[in-house]
Amino acid sequence: MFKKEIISLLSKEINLKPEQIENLIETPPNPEMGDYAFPCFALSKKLKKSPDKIAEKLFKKLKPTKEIEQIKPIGPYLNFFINKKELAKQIIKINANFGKTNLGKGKKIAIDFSAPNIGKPMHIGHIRSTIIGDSLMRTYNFLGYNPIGINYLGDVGLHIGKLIVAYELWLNKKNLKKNPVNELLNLYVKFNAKEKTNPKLTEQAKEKLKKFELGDLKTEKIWENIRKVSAESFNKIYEMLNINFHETIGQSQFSDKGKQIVINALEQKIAKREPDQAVYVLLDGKKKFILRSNQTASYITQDLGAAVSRFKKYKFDKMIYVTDFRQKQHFDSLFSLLKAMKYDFADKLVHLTFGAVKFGKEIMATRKGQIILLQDVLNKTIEKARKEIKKRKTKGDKTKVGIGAIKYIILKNEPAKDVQFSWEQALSFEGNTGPYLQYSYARASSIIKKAKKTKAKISNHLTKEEIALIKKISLFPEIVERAGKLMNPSLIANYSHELAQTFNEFYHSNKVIGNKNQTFRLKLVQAFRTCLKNSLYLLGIEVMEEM
RNA sequence: GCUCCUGUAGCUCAGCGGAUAGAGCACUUCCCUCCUAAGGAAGGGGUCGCAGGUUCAAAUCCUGUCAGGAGCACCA
Repeated sequence: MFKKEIISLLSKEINLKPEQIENLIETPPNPEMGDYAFPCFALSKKLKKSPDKIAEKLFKKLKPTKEIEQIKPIGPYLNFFINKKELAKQIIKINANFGKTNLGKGKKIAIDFSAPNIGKPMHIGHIRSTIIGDSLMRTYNFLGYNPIGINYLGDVGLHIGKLIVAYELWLNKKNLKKNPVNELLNLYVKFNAKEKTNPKLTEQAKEKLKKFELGDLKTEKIWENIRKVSAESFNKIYEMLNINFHETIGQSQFSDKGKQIVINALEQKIAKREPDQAVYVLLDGKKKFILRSNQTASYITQDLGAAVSRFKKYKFDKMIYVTDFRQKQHFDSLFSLLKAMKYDFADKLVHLTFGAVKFGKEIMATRKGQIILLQDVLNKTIEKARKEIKKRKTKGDKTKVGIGAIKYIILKNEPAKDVQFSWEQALSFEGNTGPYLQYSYARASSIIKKAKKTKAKISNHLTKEEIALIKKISLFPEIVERAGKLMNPSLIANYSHELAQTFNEFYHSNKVIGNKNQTFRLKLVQAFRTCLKNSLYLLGIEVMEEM
């Protein structure tokens, strides 16, 4: 929070732009060396002096201020010591708005996330898009943007054709009633197995798809049933996860719009027809098909339609597609196609990719039915939480704890990296986990609850744990901004862990209640709670007063 | 074959141009007459895949190379 002061001090003496100075400023490895450091290497060439001497010279020129109480050259670095009491004064004043900005005022960001396929259950691999997307929604909202969450259901496509064929052939009505999601999964797995020895089945699935697109009533009825059953199971999970969308709409709604775009492209000679009537656009010398020879829309046809419709509807400043890294080429093509078709908004589209969820060496896949159902994961972690709460005889909320554990596992990794899923990890509530963070919050709440209120006064001697906590809290706004800019919730997750750790170190060696600095320490604990609560809010993890 | 992503402690991950590379798990000790031990303290454990290059400075940037994963459909 006092970085700006240092930049303005330095910019008076150094011939560098404020942004350049900001980039150079760093944190010393050890707090005893200072709170901020300015390395002088970059200047030494220009000034033809050793960096040590430059640091020395700057030291003589700069005068401490109210916020920066001491400046000290250490070798080639010029180190700054902030006035901790001043910072403490500011930190204990923070409220629920801490970290919020109006950076994105008036800007709309559409976020396409979750997007499960109907007819398939959600598994632990699906959940990444859902949880990352939700966290981005929260983060952009915090930063003053107007985020629009879109759940683009995969309600059409060859997998649906396959499922409808299987439904007609092998459906067990009793099982469908008992556990619809499971029965649909069985049908799908069975189809994929049989398909290998019977290629006719694949043809049948394609036929079905065409019938469906042409509006065949019998097919539509089955589809509607699949859609309904799936929507119910998705909503159950979204409810548990406390995730909301502004719009939930199926891909199938954009087939017509997509085809219209294809026709326009043909008219403008951007697209061409094959002799068999399939339509393609040449991208980097390669044919990219945008309509099938049987004139049905494919995934990309619908995506074209959806993108154009969305821009018309929302006039977004940016749209982020949150999907698996395996779809990278698809989105690159989609963006290139839109550009080739002269849609200016193509520049506003971004694809945020994320890695796979692995269980051992396996990547989760629905095809073979080798999956870990999300519902099972949630149930098991919640059950574990229930046991832990019972053991401790506290008033913790098992759902909040269980869900928090799962969300944290998913968010703590950088999106680009794979997530290694194991039951051991999912059911562990110690160390770098969601429940650890919630526990820290509950401890802080407990202290507040037990203390009697008095007025705050900052003592003359801040302990090193107090200082560490104050400084850590002060970093929060920068972290949120960076997470938004880089579309990376893991920055917030890792920060939350560091924050909780710093707090735990603090309360172990700094008694709050009954201490002569109780008034100040209570305020500090309160500030910590506010900061952690906001930080966890951005991850979609709920806190409890007790657990 | 071409393209993309990932290689950091036994495992899971931070760090992504600066001063001795950090957490968590696991392992060895210690701390509940003390605000919830889902906690804290201490310890062992690393040629940052490998080789060059750029730089005053490289885990971090560039090139090459090896390993793992993925994509290269009128599937989504």
